[in-house]
Amino acid sequence: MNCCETKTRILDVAEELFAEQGLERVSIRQITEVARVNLAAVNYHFGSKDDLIAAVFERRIAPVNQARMAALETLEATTGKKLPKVEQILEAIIRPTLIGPAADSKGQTVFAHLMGRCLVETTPGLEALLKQQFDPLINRMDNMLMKALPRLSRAEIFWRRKFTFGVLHHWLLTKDRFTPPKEIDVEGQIKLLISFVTAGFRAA
Amino acid sequence: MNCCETKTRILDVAEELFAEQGLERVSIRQITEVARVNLAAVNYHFGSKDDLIAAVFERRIAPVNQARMAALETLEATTGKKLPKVEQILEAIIRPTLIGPAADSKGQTVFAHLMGRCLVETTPGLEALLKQQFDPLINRMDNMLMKALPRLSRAEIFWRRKFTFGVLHHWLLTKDRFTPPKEIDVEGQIKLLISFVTAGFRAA
DNA sequence: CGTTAATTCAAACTATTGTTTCAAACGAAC
DNA sequence: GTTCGTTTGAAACAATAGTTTGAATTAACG
Repeated sequence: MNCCETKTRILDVAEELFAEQGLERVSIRQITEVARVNLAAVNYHFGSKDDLIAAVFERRIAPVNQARMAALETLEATTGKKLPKVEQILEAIIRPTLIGPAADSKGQTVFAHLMGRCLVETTPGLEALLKQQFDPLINRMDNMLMKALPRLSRAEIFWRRKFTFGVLHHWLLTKDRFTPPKEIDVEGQIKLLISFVTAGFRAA
Repeated sequence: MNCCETKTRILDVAEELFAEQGLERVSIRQITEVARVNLAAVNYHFGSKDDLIAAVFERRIAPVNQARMAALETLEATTGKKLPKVEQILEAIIRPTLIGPAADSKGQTVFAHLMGRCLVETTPGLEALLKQQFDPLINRMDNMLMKALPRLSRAEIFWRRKFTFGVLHHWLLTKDRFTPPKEIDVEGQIKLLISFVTAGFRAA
C-alpha cells in the first residue's frame, strides 16, 4: 500500500500550513498542491477537511500528553511516599512540550502554533479530540497538586492550573514574535517559566 | 447623516459574530443580514473586510488600553517618590480589562474572545493596529516594573511580563469554557490572578 | 423647490471553497 | 496474465466568498 506515503505527506504539509496560516485560511487545494498529491486525496484518505484537522492535531498532541502522563507517573514512583514538590509536577507538564516528538526547533514551533490555534479556531471534531486528550491528564495533575498544596481548595487548584496552561500556551504561541531585548535560549526560558508558575502556585 | 447608525450597527453585529465564531468564519453577508443593512454597506463604509476587522478591534482595545495607561499614571502620581508595588502595577493592567467600556458581562465576554482571537487569527491591518495600541503601554509597564524590581534584568522583566499577559489572555479566552468545580465570582478570579502573577514576578 | 452630495439597494462579477464523480492506473493474489 | 480491491487522476459540482456596479433613494443646503 502506497497510501501511507500520501497520507503522511498530506499530514506533514497540512500541519505546517495550518500552523503558519491558520485552520481556515489553508485550503485543501493549497495542501494538495504543496504535497504534490491529487486534490481528492484529502477527502479520500481522511473523509473531510475537519477530519484532517483532527488527525493533524492528534498526531502532535497525543505523544506530548503521553510524555506528560509518563513524567507524572515516574515522578510519583520516584518520590515514593514523600509528596512530590510543586515545581516537579509543573516541570513534568511543561518540559515534554519541547522534547520527545517535538525535539527539533521546527517541530517545536509547529506544535506551539497548533496548540495556540486549537484554543481559538475550534471545530466540532477538534473539540472532542482535545477533551479526550486532556481530561485524564489534568485530572491526575490536579490530584497531585492538591496533595502537594493541601492548604489550597480544589477551586484554587483549578484556577492556578488554568493560569499555568495560560502561561505555557501563550509562551508557545508568541515566543517567536515580539522579540526580547536580550536573547535567552529556550532552556533558560523554560526555567524562568517554571519558576514563575511555581511561585504563582505557592502564593498566599 | 444616517450613516452613523449603519456603521455602528455593523460594528456591533460584527464584533459579536467575530467573537463567537471567528474572524474568517463570519462572512460579510452574515454580518449585513443580522444587522439588517445592505450587503454593500461594509465595503462602502469600511473599505474591506480587513478594515472592518481592524475597526472592530480598535473600538474595543483602545479604551481598555487608555484606561490601563491612565491607571499607571495615577499610580505613579499617588505613590510620589516612593516606588509603586508590583501588585499595584499589575492590577493597573489587569483590572481595566473588565471595567470601563466592558462593564457589562456581555461586553466582557466579547472583549475577551476578541483579544484571544487577535493573537491567533491575525491579519495585516490587525497586526499593525495591535502594535500601535500595545507598544507604548508595555514600554511604560516594563519601565515601572524594572523600578519596582531592580534586581531583575530587562530580559527577565520582558519574559515575566509576557507570562503575565499569557495568564490574562488565556483566562479571558477560556474562563467560560472548562467550568470550575466550585463557582468563584469574577472579582475573586481577578484577585487570584493578580496574586498568582505577582508571586511569579517576585520569584527568585 | 431644486440641486447636490451621501447613502442604500438589488444584482452581478470573479474567484475560491469543500466535495463528488467516474474513469484510469496501480499493486498484489491467484 | 487476469482479476479484484485500492489508490490516483482530471474534471465538474454546488455553494459561498469578497467586491464592484449603477440606478434608486434619501438627506442636506441654498
